[in-house]
Amino acid sequence: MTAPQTKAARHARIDALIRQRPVRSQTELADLLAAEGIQVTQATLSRDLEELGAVKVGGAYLIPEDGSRPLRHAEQAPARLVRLLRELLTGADASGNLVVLRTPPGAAQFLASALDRSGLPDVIGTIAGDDTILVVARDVMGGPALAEKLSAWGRTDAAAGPVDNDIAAAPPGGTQLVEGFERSTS
Amino acid sequence: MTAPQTKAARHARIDALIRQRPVRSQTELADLLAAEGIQVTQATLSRDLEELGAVKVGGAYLIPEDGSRPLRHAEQAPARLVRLLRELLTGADASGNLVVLRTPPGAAQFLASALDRSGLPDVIGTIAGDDTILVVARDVMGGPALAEKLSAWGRTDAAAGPVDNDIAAAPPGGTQLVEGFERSTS
DNA sequence: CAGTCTCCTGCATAGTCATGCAGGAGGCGG
DNA sequence: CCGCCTCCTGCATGACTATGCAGGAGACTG
Repeated sequence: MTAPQTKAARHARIDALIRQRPVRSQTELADLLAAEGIQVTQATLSRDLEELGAVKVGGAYLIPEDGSRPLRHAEQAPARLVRLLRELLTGADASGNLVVLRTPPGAAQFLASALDRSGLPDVIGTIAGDDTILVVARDVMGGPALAEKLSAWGRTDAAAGPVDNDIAAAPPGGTQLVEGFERSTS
Repeated sequence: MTAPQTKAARHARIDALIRQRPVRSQTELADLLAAEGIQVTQATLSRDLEELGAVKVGGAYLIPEDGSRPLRHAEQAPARLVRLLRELLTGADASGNLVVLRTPPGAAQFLASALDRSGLPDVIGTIAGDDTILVVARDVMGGPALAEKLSAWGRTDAAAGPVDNDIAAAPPGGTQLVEGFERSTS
């Protein structure tokens, strides 16, 4: 049989199985499915898992909760700045009116310069070291908000809001610079 | 030499590389590192990536910002940090959420890097000049306390603060001050 | 009904990753 | 100074995953 049941049905089973227990390999998954009467090969599962956006973490497969993330935007961000943030921003934290941004070694000066030139109203100035930038927010307690905004810009184009932390919540193809991977095979 | 450079230094490079561009395989990563003069095998990278908590998503590696990594580093960092502080810290002062550390000329960048990597929970970031380090404390008024703690660590060896006794488990690699990282785009 | 197209799958295999084992280096105590 | 212990790494190889190719099953058209 070429399509024992619908592909969608199988996907649902896979999704359920993966959430129920730690599945450590595609072969193991194939066995579990077989136990339910669904017989497929590892090759098919490889394709299925990719379509489901599953990722292997800590030796077991996980499926990101958010599914297809609709992109919404909160505020107009300078295109150039966003591009640089995505490329150079590796971390952000804040305290009071200060934001500490992390970059790859040597990139801090450059990114800080871009921040300065972008003329963000809530930024009154920056100081950069080698891989760290200190940003001073205008609001006395505006650090955390600013940090979140910048890291959101760096995360994707324009997704603000609370940071869902772990991998499980990371967009399948997206968080960092994973551009060239949205293969459109099919 | 069994450890050409510090494992930690290599981890930093890997981390940076992965964030800068899509790295699709450990072999590719090995090539990128080789281009920087760091030669390691795929086997070692496999171990490194696990220690860094990296996962493969959409065909490329990603490193979750939080995850379990800080825990691991927080475990063994203090030992190394204490050693460096004893050697390099010449003064400490604070105001509000800021701490100013003084070091011998040229050592600031290096000590700041060690501080960053030690993953202290009450430090959100540092910026270093030539002989001065600016440390931003997490607590809005936590500067003085942090300054005291750091200078205490620099003064004595153990018996200071919540340092786990793993001082004994000092990372062999960190002893030498050679780490050639902090080199910009090469 | 025959031809054609698209989708889905298995097979075989190339590609990629994980790990047992052994050796080298440095720290530590005697 | 010597032996012991721990950590780190490379090598070799087994485990696991991705993919080109080809065949079968509808769906659609003439």
